[in-house]
Amino acid sequence: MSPALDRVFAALADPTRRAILAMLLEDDMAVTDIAQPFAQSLAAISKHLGVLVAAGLISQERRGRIVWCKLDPDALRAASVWMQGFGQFEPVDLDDFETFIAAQLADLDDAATPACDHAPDLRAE
Amino acid sequence: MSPALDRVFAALADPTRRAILAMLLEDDMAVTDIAQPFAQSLAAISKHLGVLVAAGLISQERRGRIVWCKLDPDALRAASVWMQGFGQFEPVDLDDFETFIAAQLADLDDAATPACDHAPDLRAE
DNA sequence: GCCACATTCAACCGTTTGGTTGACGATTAT
DNA sequence: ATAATCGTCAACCAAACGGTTGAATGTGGC
Repeated sequence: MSPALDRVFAALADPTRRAILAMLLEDDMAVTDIAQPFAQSLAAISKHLGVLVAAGLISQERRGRIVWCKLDPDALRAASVWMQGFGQFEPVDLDDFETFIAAQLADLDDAATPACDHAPDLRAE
Repeated sequence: MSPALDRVFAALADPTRRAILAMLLEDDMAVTDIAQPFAQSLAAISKHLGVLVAAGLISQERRGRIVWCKLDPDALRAASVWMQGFGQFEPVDLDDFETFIAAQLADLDDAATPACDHAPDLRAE
């Protein structure tokens, strides 16, 4: 089968993990920093990161005692290619990108908000 | 959150369902015909189709006693747009499409082969 | 009317998933 | 040395998933 594709899509199916990817789109981050806005334990986030690593969507590099996570878009590109096969190869236009950004922020909102008693505002900038 | 996106990616995470989508790429099909090459019960395929419908990836239209399934690429396009956001908007070229087709056939192979004691050869055409 | 066919429903089962808590090994700071 | 911090591991839990079987429903053909 295509276990790689299985893992990529399964990884993308969780809003928390998509939100993590969106954060990493801005910059590389340490595990604790990634976990900070979420209303979940650090261990839970660590598991999510493990799923993303297994899917090839991010890579981790330990430097000292902190583990840096960076986006690794190759796996995502492969999955994107797969999907384009069904989309009649229409290019992505900027209108679509606007909706992409909107969905992105909504995702961050919903994945992170429950923890936002004292969380920073990721949405406004 | 983005339950729509959740459902789309979760639906795509299963090789059987991706294989079904690939079949429907060729033509609309009845449920029984879809189920035929798989080593799974009809009820299982019916469930898979339910997942695909819930994700908006296919639509079903009952005509007489048979239910026709057709591809509905809108949801897929939305997900594709989401993914392109991480892929730096690189256009899909034809080389990539070749690998897409290859993966497609491999998927069909692996999802369907277990049943192929007496199944037709979907791969050769 | 009756039988065969196409599809779904319902109940069940084992495995995976997403989360928790608490203990633990590394690393840095005091 | 000791303490605090970073991250993972292990055990556990409830819920969802992917599959099965068997009964039920709806439709078409004879």
